[in-house]
Amino acid sequence: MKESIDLTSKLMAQGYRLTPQRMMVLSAIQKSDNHISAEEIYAQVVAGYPCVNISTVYRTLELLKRLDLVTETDLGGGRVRYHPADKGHHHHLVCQECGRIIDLGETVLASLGNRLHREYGFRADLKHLAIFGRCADCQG
Amino acid sequence: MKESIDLTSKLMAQGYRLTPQRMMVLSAIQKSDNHISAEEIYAQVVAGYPCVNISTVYRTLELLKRLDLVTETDLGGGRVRYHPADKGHHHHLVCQECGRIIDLGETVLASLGNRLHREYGFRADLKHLAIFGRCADCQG
DNA sequence: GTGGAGTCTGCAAGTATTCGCAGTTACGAT
DNA sequence: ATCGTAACTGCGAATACTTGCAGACTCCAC
Repeated sequence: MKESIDLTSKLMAQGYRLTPQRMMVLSAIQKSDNHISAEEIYAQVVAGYPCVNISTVYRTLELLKRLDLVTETDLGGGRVRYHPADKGHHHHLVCQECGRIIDLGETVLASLGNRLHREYGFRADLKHLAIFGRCADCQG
Repeated sequence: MKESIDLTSKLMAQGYRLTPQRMMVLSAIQKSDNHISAEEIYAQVVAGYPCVNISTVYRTLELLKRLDLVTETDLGGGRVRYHPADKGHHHHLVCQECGRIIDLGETVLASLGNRLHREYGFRADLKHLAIFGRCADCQG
């Protein structure tokens, strides 16, 4: 696994350690092919290492987020989900009627990002964004 | 106050009642000129009517939201704020460095909304949206 | 190998919000 | 007037997450 070497150096460079807990959180995220919630990560970690605390999972997620190893998507109503950063960015259209989630290519919001930068000098973090509304099937 | 007559009929039309609690929640939102949190609404309501419960405030907010009397903006990290619907829609650029909130005109996202509808058949609810990133002063 | 500084973790308490329940209240029908 | 149904409320518990604290571990210098 060259990922973990890469990861170790990334952590070391900033004075952090690669603990078993952190490895397991990261591997849980890598294993899941779509977005995963903190609870689900916790469940997976506990399965292989029972004495970990949920707050450690949250703290690890925050750290990985800061290091740009995972990105977080707020799907509203307190449901936050995580995704490995190296699997590409994308956005979500969340239907508030049927709960369906439509993936949106990274490029769709690029022009918005440019405009915000031009007009407001604002560097928008458009890695993962959720936009709420109603999908084609739920209108009327 | 012709608002409350309007409100009463709006509620009645769907089988709801206009209770003192609901009036106070709505008036607290109307009084505040910018966005207000649920806690702040609760504090104002309790000041004039001490035996109201915080969960009633949340339930009322949900109802008013459904009736399009207030809109809600999720400023991330569980901080949700409310705003009367009749005072116009707008969006927010939230600086994650200094916490500054820049207001964005309603029109800036109109073209995005159109595009989502054209390409995905998705009716985006772009009444209040928060976009995270870094403001001009906090870059570098 | 000893000591110290700093990181990391588990625990328990706190925050913001939601939910189920049971009692109260209002309104329409009789 | 009174009865039934449905809305509404307060309460307390649950959820999802965050935070402060104290102890444990690691790395580095000596």
